[in-house]
Amino acid sequence: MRQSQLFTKTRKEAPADETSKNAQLLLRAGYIHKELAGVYTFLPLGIKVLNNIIQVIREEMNEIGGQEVSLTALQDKNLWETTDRWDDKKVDVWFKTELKNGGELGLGFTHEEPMTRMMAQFVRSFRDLPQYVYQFQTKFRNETRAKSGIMRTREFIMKDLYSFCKTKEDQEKYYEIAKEAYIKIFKRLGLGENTYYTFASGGVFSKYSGEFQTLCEAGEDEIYIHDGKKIAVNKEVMTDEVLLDLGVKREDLRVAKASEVGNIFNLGTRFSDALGLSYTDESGEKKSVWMGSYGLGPARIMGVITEVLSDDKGIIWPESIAPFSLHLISLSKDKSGDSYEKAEELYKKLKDSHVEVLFDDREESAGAKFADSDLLGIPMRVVISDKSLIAGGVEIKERKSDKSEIISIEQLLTMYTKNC
RNA sequence: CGGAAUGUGGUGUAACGGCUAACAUCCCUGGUUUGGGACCAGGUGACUCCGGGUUCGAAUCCCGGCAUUCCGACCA
Repeated sequence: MRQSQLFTKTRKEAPADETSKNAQLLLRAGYIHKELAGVYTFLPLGIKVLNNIIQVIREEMNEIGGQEVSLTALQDKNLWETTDRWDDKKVDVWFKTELKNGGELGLGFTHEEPMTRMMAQFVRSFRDLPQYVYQFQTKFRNETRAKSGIMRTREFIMKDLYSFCKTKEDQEKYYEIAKEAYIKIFKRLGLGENTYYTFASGGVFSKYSGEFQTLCEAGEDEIYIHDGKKIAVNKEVMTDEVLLDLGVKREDLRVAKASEVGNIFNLGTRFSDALGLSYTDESGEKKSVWMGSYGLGPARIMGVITEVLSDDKGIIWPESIAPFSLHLISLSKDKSGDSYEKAEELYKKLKDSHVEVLFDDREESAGAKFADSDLLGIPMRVVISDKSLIAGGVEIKERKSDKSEIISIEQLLTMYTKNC
């Protein structure tokens, strides 16, 4: 894409009412636009990043047998009354709205209920199990306090996968499989090093749930990390009993602030029993379906990556989710110059080879272009100018590094087009 | 939901109760310049969040509302 055609602009200063690092950088770089407190619009660059994160997650969910669906955000009052989760006293994050005919609807904050009821239409026999179903879908939560930019918002996309198994054992086995998939996802997203599987409250469903916590100053949780085992315990459940369960000693733990980027649960049979999701086993006996749920928030992950992988100049996207692989910058004086023609030519070749490239063809000063490039955070910068051509081609520099080198245009093309 | 702070051109800031609300940036015109947010000249853009009140006079003081941020509570 040509940067001259991008309708978003970078800015030197962030609005005074945004204090979180992720919101400041994402707003300044033009990835997001603020609509209301805790409500953000994703701009062209932002939606690219968000979709890239979603795609990584989708691939790993498919890898563990997930089947993608899309449920509706509109929720049936009767259904939620069945599980006693409609009342505002039970669930205080509901957004509710009225129908013209007098009925009432909710905007979904999670989807266990509709997902379970939907599956009850299809699951009858032991032959129908197990099933793993997931979606990327908008959740609405009427947070009393939205905060930290895109890390805690009132509307957000969530990946939620639900597992439906014959037995408790099958369910617990799948929980482990999902856990491994999550570990892979965070690795691919560049957060592997500082993300910990963390023991947290299992709520009413089971003893523990598993949170994935990424070390982050802007996070809302405090976790106790065991470096040897690479696990952690959420402060909320930090007791002697838990330590005994996990076989770790208190003195081996270090405390850190972290942000919850994912959460996995064994749900038991609470929802299946309440909503009539059962199956007939080999001997003709009716049994409850065992369930688990597995959530991830792509936008919060985007926020955490911005917080964790950035420097004083701007964002540093991991290649796996960057909006573009290359930032091609022409420093030509004018659009008729030789180096500009070379830049155009290179841009076309890269585009024809389906390389994701952002071409800075604007008539800006070199300094302004470099500053913008650093702010945008595209992993590789390619500068083409009279100077670079005399030196032998183009100057390449990784965003995360201070070093640059000159390579020939042919070398660059081989590097980025060999797979095509 | 409790507490605190803040609301002034698109953005960041300034202005003792007193002249035409100032400066920077952004944007537009022209010129000039091109390896780390260049320079010169000119120009557009604000009922100072909304509604009341005090006063000869309010961006400024008072009351109410709304909004945003932060702290806390909450957070399948």
